[in-house]
Amino acid sequence: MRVTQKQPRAGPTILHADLDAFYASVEQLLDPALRGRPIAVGGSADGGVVLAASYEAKAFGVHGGMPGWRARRLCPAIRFVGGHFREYQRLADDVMTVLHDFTPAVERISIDEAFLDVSGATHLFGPPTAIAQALRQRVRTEVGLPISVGAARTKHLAKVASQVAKPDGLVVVEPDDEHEFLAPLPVALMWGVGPVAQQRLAERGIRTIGDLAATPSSALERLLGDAVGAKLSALAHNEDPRRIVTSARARSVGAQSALGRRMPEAELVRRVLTHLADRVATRLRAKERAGRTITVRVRYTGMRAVTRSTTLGAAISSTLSLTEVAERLAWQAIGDETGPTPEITLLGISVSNLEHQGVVQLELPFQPEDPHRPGSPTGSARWVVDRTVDAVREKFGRHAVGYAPVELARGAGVPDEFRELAEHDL
DNA sequence: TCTGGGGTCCTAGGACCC
DNA sequence: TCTGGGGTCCTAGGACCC
Repeated sequence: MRVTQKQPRAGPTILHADLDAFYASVEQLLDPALRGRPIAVGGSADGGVVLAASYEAKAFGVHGGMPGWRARRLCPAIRFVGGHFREYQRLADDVMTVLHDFTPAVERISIDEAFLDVSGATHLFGPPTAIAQALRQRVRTEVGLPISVGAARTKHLAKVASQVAKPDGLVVVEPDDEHEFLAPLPVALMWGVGPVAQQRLAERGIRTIGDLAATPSSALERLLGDAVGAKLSALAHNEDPRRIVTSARARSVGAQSALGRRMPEAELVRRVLTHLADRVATRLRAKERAGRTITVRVRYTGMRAVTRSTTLGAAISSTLSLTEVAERLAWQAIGDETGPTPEITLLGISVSNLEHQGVVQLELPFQPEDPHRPGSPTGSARWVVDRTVDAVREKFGRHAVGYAPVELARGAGVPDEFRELAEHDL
């Protein structure tokens, strides 16, 4: 029996709004002399990486994550500009405020990008296309930044549409046009297809999303793994069950620091890990959270990285405890190296398996002194030290007290303000 | 001369339990 | 003596995203 009544299909009520070349656009907004010119935020001709490139620079092949010297080689006229990190945060927040004027159903997925579900807003602001146009106009006039928007029935389609719309454009995919829209696009535009997957697909002659849709799910699962293959197959067929999630808490917190090339000397390792643990533990305590699993990452020359992790019986958030665990794990990793001790280029700490930890029960206040480390502070002493440091910083600023940051190689390391831009809500 | 820092999720093997 | 099957947690590595 055939179903004669056509199912009512939802319209393109999911919007994906994405600021164009965000950091670079802000710099061009702040300094009119930079407008229309190829610029890179971050990096320099002899060190560091480009954090963002203006469209004028992108035309030369420059992109975020690229070493500064390569950007200079591709585009000799490029100008490296220092970042106004505080302004990035402020302006991006202003944009999100504009988005919230249209609907509370906003899912911010990074500093410069968000999904909106406008299905409940059409009676106030008109159809999704009109909302998208109004939104772009308001961001342009009130904040001064170009923003691209994709509108479609699902998150995946909306995201692909906004990428196609860039720069400074709007693409609406009507439900009846979805297949026609997706089929000719390259697989790299899809969520979850990075360089490795792209390469593997290309080896099988799969280059477009249409090719992907024509490939059996089982074949994709063999090629890319069960989960990625199945998801990709579903997305290629326009099946995307994801809803807008307005608030999501982080599942892990971490900090890492590039070091240049350094021999892993005890003093260096201890100081870097102390600094990283301080950053991570402070964030945990500020949100009354703590974690049971501690992971340390050590990167060697040639980008080879190893991790060592341990899961504790109880969650921790004390700076000293985290430092001690991290130090043990780091030496475990370094000790596992065979042959001559290699130079290290990065150290990182991550804490996962997060739990709520209210101030009252914080840090096992009655934990006895560790018999293996006579003289080291007891649980209650750690608690007092941490709370005192937190309180002083709250009053006088982060650098009023605490652990001195480590001076690293030139070009390595970025300002704290930049790190904060990438932090997720704990 | 292979380059930042914040994250998420998946896989595979092993330990351990029932 | 050696055998099944399912489930959970942990660890290490890796792909991917912004």
